[in-house]
Amino acid sequence: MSMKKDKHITMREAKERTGLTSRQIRYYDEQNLIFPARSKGNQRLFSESDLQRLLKIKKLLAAGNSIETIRLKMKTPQAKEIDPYAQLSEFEDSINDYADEELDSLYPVSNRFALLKKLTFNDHDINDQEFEEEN
DNA sequence: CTTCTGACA
DNA sequence: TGTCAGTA
Repeated sequence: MSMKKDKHITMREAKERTGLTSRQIRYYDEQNLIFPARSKGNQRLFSESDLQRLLKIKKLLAAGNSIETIRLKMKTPQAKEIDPYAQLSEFEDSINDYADEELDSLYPVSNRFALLKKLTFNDHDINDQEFEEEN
């Protein structure tokens, strides 16, 4: 049974889906942040994970991270499959990424990461308040 | 017409 | 990073 078909993504689609310029994408490739395959004509063939990485890179870059920092932070796709902790680390990163978003109400639980972090963050504050009220 | 590499106001 | 050149 085949998994998801690794449909080759062209540079054009990569640009459209990431909002990055071809110049930026090639530069990130040159910096070994992504590892797209190549066609016989030396054309870059991006995978779905490459697109995800590009979006991640765009986000980290906008957050003020350097290329070097991002390279260390994201490791290689290979390491993610082998190292179990890489996945946990990735999950923690996801929490930090999404938890910064505002959370007005607890009802629209569309952002579970924000909710999770908000709960863990206010945990001691809530206890302090309850402690004060009880005394 | 689009992508690729190398180079540079 | 943008962009121009010269290919493929």
